[in-house]
Parts: sequence; structure tokens; C-alpha cells
Amino acid sequence: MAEKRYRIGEFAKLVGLSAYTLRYYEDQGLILPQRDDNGVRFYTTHDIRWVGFILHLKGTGMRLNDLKRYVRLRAAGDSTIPERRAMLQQVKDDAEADIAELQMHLKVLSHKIDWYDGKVDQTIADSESFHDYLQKFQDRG
Amino acid sequence: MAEKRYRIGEFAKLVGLSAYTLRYYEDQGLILPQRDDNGVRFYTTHDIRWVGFILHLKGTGMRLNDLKRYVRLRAAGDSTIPERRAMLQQVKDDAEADIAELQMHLKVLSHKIDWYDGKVDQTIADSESFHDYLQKFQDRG
DNA sequence: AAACACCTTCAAGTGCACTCTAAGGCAAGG
DNA sequence: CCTTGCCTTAGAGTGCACTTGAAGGTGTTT
Repeated sequence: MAEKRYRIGEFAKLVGLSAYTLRYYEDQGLILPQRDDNGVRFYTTHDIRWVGFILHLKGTGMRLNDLKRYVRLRAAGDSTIPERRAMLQQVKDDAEADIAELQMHLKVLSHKIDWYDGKVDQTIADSESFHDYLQKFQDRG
Repeated sequence: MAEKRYRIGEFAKLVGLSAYTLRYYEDQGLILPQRDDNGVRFYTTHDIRWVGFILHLKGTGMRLNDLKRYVRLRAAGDSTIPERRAMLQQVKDDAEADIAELQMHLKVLSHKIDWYDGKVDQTIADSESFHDYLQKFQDRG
């Protein structure tokens, strides 16, 4: 039994990308769908997995250019595994740094929300500025 | 004793934005520096704090347009506090959702790195695909 | 026969947030 | 006097990742 073939429209819905974007990614060398006798693209479950992985990489902030390099390395065979591993590690480290920064900003945001609540229910003096209020939570080295 | 006045160049270095960007933000109504007798901008510690807060908001993913709205509300007085609070809450919720998604992507990335490690030190069968390997960590509902 | 989904190439448009240039002018410091 | 740093307006350029359009073609389905 042959594997199911998805044409671009169906596949687009399946992976949540537009047909435009799928062709664009193909142009960029990120995806290599097969063609039927009429030259029409078709995708298989193999492509579903690959696009899924691409979306994970993009989701962690990887750029198209880096993704292209990754694809080139992949095509070059197992000898490039260390380099690919290093790329992923870099992306991972960057993403973790982004998260840490995001959480730092969120902390201030949360304090500001608390401060608004305090202002509204009068548990924070009308005169106390947010800046003064923030000092209370400042981590001092 | 009068408060220290920072001209745009010095202030730019202080807050980590370019003078271009500071003028741009002023155009957009986000910052309102004062002017000396010659029409030259100057900023004070008050502006340092305000820009600092702007950067926290931007750091959590808030858009300039929303920032503008926030500034307009702020200028309209304390009666807009509930609305401002709601904006911040929205930004916070969005940022937290972003973090959750990022972490989900990171998880897959980490597994891929582990898989590479397993391939290199032969603890993962040469034949085992990443997709099969991933199944082991799949959370099943 | 018409509608539909697909195909091609090439180029232009979109959105966001800057980033920089041009061109001309003012004021303080060395 | 000259350099440095600032001022103005208006507009163009940048980077990224799409997104769309034009314009013409093929094959399948109703």
C-alpha cells in the first residue's frame, strides 16, 4: 500500500502554513516535495514530520538563513552531525536566554499591575510612585 | 540643587537607545523631553525611569501602537487606571503564553540534541529515526 | 463547458521598528 | 575659526519573512 499523497492545498491546511509559504520554503531549499507525472507537488507523512520539526526550530527563534544552513548540513550526511548539534545547542541557549529576559521584564510588569491594584484599593499611598514601590523588590547584590 | 540634565547623546548611551530612536519615540509621542533656552532637548532621571519602563513593556512584546495607547491613557489621568491595568494584564498573559510555547519547542530541540548525542556515542541504534525516538517522550492524553 | 486546483516566473507589496541621509542652521568649547 | 553636538523636515533604506499579483498554462472534476 502506497503512502498517502497530499497536494499542496491539503498539506498547507495540515501543517498550518499557506501554499504560498510552502512554495517559498521550497524556493529557499527547506522542503523538497516530490512531483507526480504532471509536475504537481505532493507531500507525504515524511514531509509532515520534517515541516513539524522546522516549525519547532522556527518556534525557538531560528532564522531562515540558519535553517538553510542546517538543511545543507543535513544533506551532507552524518559527518555534519556535530556541527548540526552545535547549531541546535546555540539556538537552545539563545532561546533560554530570551526566556530569562522575558521573565525579568514580566516581573516588573507584574509589580506594576500589583501597584495599580494597590492604588485602586488604597493599600498603596496615593503619593507613592511606582519607582519607589519597585525599590522594595529590587534584588540587591 | 537642580536635577542633572542629559542631552540626547549622553542620554542615548545611558538608556541604550540611539539618538535616532529617541527622536523617533518622541515623534510617536512616547517620550516628552524638555527643552533648554536654545531649543535643545534635555532628559532627566524622570525620563530614565520612564524609558526604562517602556523597555520593560517592549521587552515583553508590547507593540509601539499599544504603547502609544498606553501613553495616551496615562496622560488622561487616574480614571484610566483600570484600562491600563487591563492592557498590562493582556501583555502579561500573551508573554506567558509565548514562554509556554517557546518551552514546548525547546523540549523537542533538547530531545533532538540528545538524539544526536546518542547517535554519536552509539547508544541509539543507527536505524532509529528521530521521529521514532521522539515517541518515547510523547505525552499521551 | 465551466470550475477548480494546481503549475511557472518575476516582481512588487506588506508590516514592523527602526536607521540613516540630505541639506541647511545654531551655539558652545578649544 | 573650526570642530562637535545639537536642531529641523521629509523622505528613503534596511531586514526579515512572508504575501500577493500578473499573466498564462495544464489536468481533473462536476
